[in-house]
Amino acid sequence: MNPGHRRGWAMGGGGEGRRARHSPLTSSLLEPALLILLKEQPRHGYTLLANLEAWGIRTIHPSIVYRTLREMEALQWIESDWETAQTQGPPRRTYHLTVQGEEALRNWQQELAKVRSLISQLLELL
Amino acid sequence: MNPGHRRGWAMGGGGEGRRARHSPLTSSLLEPALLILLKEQPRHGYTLLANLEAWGIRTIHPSIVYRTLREMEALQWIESDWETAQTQGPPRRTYHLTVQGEEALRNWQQELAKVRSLISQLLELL
DNA sequence: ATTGACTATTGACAAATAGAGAATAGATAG
DNA sequence: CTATCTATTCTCTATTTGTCAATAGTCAAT
Repeated sequence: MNPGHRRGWAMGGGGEGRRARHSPLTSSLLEPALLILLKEQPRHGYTLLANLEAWGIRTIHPSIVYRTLREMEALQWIESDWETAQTQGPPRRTYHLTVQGEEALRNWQQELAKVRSLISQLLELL
Repeated sequence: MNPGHRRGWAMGGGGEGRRARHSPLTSSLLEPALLILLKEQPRHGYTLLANLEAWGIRTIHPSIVYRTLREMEALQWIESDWETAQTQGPPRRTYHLTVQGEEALRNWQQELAKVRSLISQLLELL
């Protein structure tokens, strides 16, 4: 009855006590958003989390961000080292973009541009 | 090694003999795209398939489109009747938007606008 | 009548992805 | 010494996606 995830987001007149959810589109932007942030400078997961929030992406669960980072590392788009310096907490993993990550980002860039123009087309029809 | 689906789309320097794939973003646009087409006028799946192709969304498998339509019908965003008139093939199911579908579409409209501006922000950082 | 091409939709299965929550753990302020 | 903030990982389950095959009507040519 109450679809948990992507399909049927944009529900109408639904329950009152439901937490804010993000649309499928938002989660699709996570990967390029992280790459872009890491292109600017190396960062660690906790910071990236805050950066995403600052962009209004506050609905994505931390574990999903961390997982996505590990997956992108498996793809060799990013690499990480444990930060040796004193932190304000446990040791943290600093990610930075690789050459392959830069290429992936270029592909993402093209895709983002395409999608943006498709969205514009769609919105014009309304 | 070769991720089959969403994660790791935007692979760099990969295999030659690989079919074109769409990014996760593209599939996220399927739902609103269908709603928009159906708002304009009732259509059946096969036509919608062609409409999507005309928009450059040529990588989405027909069965996914049909499935999405059935799912949106389950959500009561759209309704369908079997077309009685003679067709150039087997009977076809004509979908039309419901009142709830119109509301879902309004929500989608806002989301599309938000996402478009987020994409613009992202692209500016590159 | 049979074949092939195009129209049209559905079903089932495997694989991938997402969501939530708990677990772990260091640092710091009170 | 404990509560809170920082920081990351793991596991379980639910949902979504991708793919392929199956079904089936129409039409044209043979």
